[in-house]
Amino acid sequence: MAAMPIEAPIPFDAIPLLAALRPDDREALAPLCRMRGYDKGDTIFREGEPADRIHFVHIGRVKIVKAAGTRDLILEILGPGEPVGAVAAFERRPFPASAITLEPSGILSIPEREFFILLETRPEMMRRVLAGLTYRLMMVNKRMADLTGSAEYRAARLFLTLSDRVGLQTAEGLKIPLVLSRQEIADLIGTTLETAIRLMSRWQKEAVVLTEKDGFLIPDTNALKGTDQ
Amino acid sequence: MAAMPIEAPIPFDAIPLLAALRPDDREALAPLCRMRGYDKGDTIFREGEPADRIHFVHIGRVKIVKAAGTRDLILEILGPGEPVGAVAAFERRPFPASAITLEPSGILSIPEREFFILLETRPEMMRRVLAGLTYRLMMVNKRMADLTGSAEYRAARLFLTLSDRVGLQTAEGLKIPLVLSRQEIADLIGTTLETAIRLMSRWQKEAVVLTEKDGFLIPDTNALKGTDQ
DNA sequence: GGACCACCATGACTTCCGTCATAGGAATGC
DNA sequence: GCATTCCTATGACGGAAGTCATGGTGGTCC
Repeated sequence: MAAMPIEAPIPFDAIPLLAALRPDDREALAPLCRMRGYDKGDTIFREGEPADRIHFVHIGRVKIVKAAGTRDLILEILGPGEPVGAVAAFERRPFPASAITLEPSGILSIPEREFFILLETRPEMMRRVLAGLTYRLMMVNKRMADLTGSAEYRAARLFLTLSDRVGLQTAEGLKIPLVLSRQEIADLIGTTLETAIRLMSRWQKEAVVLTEKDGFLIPDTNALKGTDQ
Repeated sequence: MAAMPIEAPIPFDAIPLLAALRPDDREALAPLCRMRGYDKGDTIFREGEPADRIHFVHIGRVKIVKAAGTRDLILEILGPGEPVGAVAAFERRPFPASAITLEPSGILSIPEREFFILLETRPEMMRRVLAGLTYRLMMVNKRMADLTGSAEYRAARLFLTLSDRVGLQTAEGLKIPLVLSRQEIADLIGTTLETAIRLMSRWQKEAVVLTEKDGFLIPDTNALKGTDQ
């Protein structure tokens, strides 16, 4: 969609999967790398497209969305340093889901073929990739278990998970500096827009989760942890 | 639980992840392998235990179960040749879910440490492991998207998936030679025992999915494919 | 045989939540 | 100014499915 090329040194160190590279590796890989800027809501790739490039989030946040019947389901939200679509690229399969930016983002991408050749010659790098993949698999398993129970319960789990990943302790409570629309919350917990709105409205009144300009504020996480089933 | 050791040649060829091994690799790995017999319903490992061994299904079927609130959710059902708990072992993390046999089964296991050393010295073997992991990740993503929609819709998707994986074409229709209790069906589609029973009873009357002594029979898969949302 | 047990089945009631409809506020464009 | 669009908000209604209860069937063990 958008996509103006950005010229800058490749931020290898900010990407765990590439940080293991030695200087000579980096030099070999750098010319293949492409950094692009995306606006909020831009599509990086679409479900079904061939996966000829592996993407990494440099700046911003990206949601992975899969069409599930009439509604969308957000499979995950990825932040800086995380790989996007690597799975499909390894398997040389089409992307199984779409990637859409949640904020203005900088995305680094590498051609799949060259990346794979590098992996084969670098065991210690492959080990990192393996660990990253297995971790992702565990997170997805966990999210799947979270998809059971009531909508309120799932929402509580969502905000607790977000707290762990990006939460900041402040004087007023736990701050989640991530702007999500009601629709995106609905997609994350697998419910409808209306249900998400109703729930968030109630939580606003009860001061369980407060929606703010730049994210969410949770005065007391125990109120969320008490939510059951 | 049960666990009498079984002595026999290691069935490398029946396990995709190990089939790529060369004769010398196999010779090195064989002394580390352990084959054990389990009865139906035995626990191979439990959620939270340290993952010091990687397991493979040789004979039988194994379900991966995660406690989700008050009910269990079956994350997947694994058959001969598939790895069990490899994910946790790579990450040196505790098992994120429990593994329980659905039938009398033979399970091969290898110490995690030695396996990893072998992987690091064999790039082509690592490539196969990578491909296997990514494939699993995609399947889990797919199953997660399937968890939305009505219970009937999810059940229809379940039986269609099972048809693809283990279905056999017979004169009467598509046969799924896999015995699952109503409770296990409920766990697979994330619903209650009663709802699963009601649905299966109705499908029995409507001849959509017939429960038989040794599995299920689907006279017409189109009846299932027509189920929506 | 009888006593247990696991599994399947069915009804009654209730709650959750998806759908449809309507409306208000904020940002943007002309 | 006004129109348009996007997001949030709320009510009404109905259907899907969870919960609780009871009962039937087949198997196993003594």
